[in-house]
Amino acid sequence: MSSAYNFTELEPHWQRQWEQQKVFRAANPGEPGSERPKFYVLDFFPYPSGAGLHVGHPLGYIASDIMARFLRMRGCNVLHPMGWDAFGLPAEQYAVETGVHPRVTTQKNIATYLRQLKMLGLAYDWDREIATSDEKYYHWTQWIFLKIYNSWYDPEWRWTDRAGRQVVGGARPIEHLPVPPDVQAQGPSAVAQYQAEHRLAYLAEVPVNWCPALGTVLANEEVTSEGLSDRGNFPVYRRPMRQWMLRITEYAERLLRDLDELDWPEPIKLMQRNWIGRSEGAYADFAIEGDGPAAGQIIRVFTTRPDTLFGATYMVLAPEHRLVPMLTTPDRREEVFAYVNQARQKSELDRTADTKTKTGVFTGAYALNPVNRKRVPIWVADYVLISYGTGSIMAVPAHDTRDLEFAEKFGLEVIQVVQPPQNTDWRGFVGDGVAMNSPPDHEARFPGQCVLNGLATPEAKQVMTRWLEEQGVGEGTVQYKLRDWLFSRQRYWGEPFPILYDSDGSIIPVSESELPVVLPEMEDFRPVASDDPNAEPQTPLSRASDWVTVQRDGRTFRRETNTMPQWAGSCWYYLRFCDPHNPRAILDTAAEQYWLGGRNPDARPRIGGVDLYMGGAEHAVLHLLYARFWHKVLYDLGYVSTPEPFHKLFNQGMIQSYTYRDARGMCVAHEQVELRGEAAFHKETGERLTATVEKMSKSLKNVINPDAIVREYGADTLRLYEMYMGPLEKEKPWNPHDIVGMHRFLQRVWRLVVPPTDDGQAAAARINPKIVPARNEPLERLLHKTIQKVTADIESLSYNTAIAQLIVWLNEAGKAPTVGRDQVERFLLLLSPIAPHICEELWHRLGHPRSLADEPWPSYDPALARDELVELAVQVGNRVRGHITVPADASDEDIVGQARQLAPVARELEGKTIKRAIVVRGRLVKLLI
RNA sequence: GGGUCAGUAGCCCAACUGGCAGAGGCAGAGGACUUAAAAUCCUCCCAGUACGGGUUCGAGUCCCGUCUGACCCA
Repeated sequence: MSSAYNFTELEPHWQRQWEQQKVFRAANPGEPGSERPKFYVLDFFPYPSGAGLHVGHPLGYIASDIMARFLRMRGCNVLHPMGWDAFGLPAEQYAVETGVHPRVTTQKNIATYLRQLKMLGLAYDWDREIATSDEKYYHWTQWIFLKIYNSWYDPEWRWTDRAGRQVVGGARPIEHLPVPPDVQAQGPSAVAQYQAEHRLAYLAEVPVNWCPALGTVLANEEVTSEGLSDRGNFPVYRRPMRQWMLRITEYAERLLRDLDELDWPEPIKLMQRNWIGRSEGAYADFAIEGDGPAAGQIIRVFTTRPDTLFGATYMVLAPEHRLVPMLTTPDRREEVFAYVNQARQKSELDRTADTKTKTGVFTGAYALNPVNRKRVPIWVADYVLISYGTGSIMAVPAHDTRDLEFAEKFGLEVIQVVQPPQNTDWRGFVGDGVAMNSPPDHEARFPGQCVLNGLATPEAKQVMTRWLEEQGVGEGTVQYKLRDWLFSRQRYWGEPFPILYDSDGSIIPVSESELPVVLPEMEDFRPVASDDPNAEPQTPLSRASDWVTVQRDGRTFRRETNTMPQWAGSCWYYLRFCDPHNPRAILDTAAEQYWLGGRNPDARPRIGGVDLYMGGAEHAVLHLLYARFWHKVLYDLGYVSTPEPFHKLFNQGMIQSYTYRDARGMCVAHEQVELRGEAAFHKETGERLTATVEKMSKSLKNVINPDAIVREYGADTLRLYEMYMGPLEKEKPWNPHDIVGMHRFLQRVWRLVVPPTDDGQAAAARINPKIVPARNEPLERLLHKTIQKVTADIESLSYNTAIAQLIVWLNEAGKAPTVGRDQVERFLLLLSPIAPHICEELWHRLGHPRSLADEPWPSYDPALARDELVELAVQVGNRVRGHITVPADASDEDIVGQARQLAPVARELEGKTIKRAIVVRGRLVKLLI
């Protein structure tokens, strides 16, 4: 041991100590330690990519680690695990390009991540490490799929949940599905068919992005806006494929409502609400007119504005609408079919994002508006999506932006039916107003016709909805934007479905006892490329012929050859962490109730499970929504005891980085940049560079590698700096210059305890002679104040201000002639969650054999934390005229009395009376004359 | 286009339910130590809070509008 702050030796040393002694092991129920209050701190687990971690990734891990260590010292049994979201696309693509098996790539990447995370001294219970690609893990992912498959959603079921709330609707075993007698009478296959239609997992024909040249189906984000593949620029076609879907839409209302109970950032809740997209409105039925084959058929539309029905001057069907071929008149057929074919090729994003250029064709057919029995033309246009509502709309161009653009382009009629507030143009007015022209005064009316004129919009909606229901031409309803979850991927590196198909195509679920269905080893899982756009998509697994074919009782079955999406494994990993190695069950019930149960301080059952879930906002919608959905299914079926998986969510901000560009706009790597004052120059060419703050990415050549930072400054400095940069939830730039400040702080902490060597011998045994048994009184007051502030700041995740306060105390301690030994020790305890290695080392040097991770958190005396004397500003009017120092508990009268005796104040008051005196405790006293 | 959040010294950031704009770090200047440099320590310097209105005894903080930026939705 030397007298220098040698973080390179000391940090790995303490990391080994923690690991060997299992300091951060979490105790499950029944084990010693489980009698303490529990706290579950979870990070969004990472996908281990080939690039390794950059300094932005560990921001959240460090933050949650500080919380875990802090709560441990406050007496909690803390569960703080880490694992790997190990299935997924990049490893598979890398495999296709290089021939290295994804398992190999993934293992290598995990090893890198593991090394980097351990290097940061994160207090994980590594005994609980899991990987979603491990068959012992995906055994239970498949098990959950079977549970979902074997359930249906009973919308009528009324029950009381464990939080004591009345719930309507829930998942129940499929055997409990009531089958109508007429279906039963048709025999077992009809019953099976009926059940299949109600299962929470079902097969459906759904359009996918099929790229024949790559021989694969692409995710939406892999397709460019021009309809080409992101990789290789090959054409991508929309074509239907039979795929597994999960009926998340049944849970829309509960997913929406339970958001209110969660301690999540409001913006995230709002994003989920928008994603679920609840809208109240009505269906209205338009009858098709004329003598064509579709005559008399009904087109049902959904509208959120039934009050504007009198303004509906045309209708639009989505190109895929089933009635399009039937109602198109012969003279329009050619044009309409051409349009429909063209629209099919476009993705939904293209169709809705490009608002400027509306396209569409007239079908030649007309329908009757039920409220005024007028003929309205029926058009086909791709701005109407088949997947939303009924795939058809009534167009009210006067009061809908998109309808108005369309009507103006094609010269369709625009009728005002809402009177906006004063000074607002009615054309395109979409807000609330007063109904008019509904119907127009001059128009003939028919008996029983609805009249809305003069009604305010909310009332008009109600009146119209009631009228539609009375007339049998519509009804009030609620729509959600949320779609069922497309759960199939045409990929190799994912969880196989536990599903077999009989030769007649009927679905046979694999029984639970036969799980897991292990992903077969394949030498070649490359997709089959083709020039033919009509080539049949082929999944990699379909070529694992030994695996695909299953013989049972002399019969032959085929396995499902799609795999599950990457979301599947991450949907429930927080559950497995509670009981990660259980071979018999997804997790032990006692462990589930212990770690996810919990109560609010007022003893009410708490709705959620994980006490703190830390991660980036980029997964705010899908991952969190899917996980909540699965959790609710498991809850309804009785496998978990809380209705929500994540009680408190915290989104850490992104760390950005300086990006340097030369005159041509090319990015220049940091190693090539020389900084002279404010300006940046190219090291080799000497060219002046521009600097911007952007997100860290390889392509911008601005990635900061944590290995280099740890090598130069140590993990404690990195942890400290990342927490000190600014508020945890905000984005902020990595500034290479700023980190030295934190390193200097740790150097000073070190020197407070360890004296510089002067004789070169026995230095290790000595501590700084200024550390004495007796407390330093002024430092004691400041220490109590520091304990108070640091405790409160850590609780609220305001680590930046906690660190600032620690610096204040250290600066004072550095100047003081002596410091009490127990004062230094308490300071080290306060610093230890943030900079654990150096604190362990100094704690040890101060003579403590055991880790400080198990020491109790220091307490403070509020009386000592408060100043005895306070300085107040004295204002006369709005001007500060002086300052007075008074006891903290001085009365208002005393304060005013003392204030008016100040010479400059007395001068101001000469011959005037004080009209009013305002005393703000601890701040100021103000005299108004 | 709609929604959400943000804008405070040269830079990163503090400022509790409105109460003297500054806790801390970086950079800069001066000094101490040193043969010198690095490291370290001490001292100092710097804005009236993006802009324009309003409420108030008092606005960085509340309200309205504008600008800029980020994110989400279309």
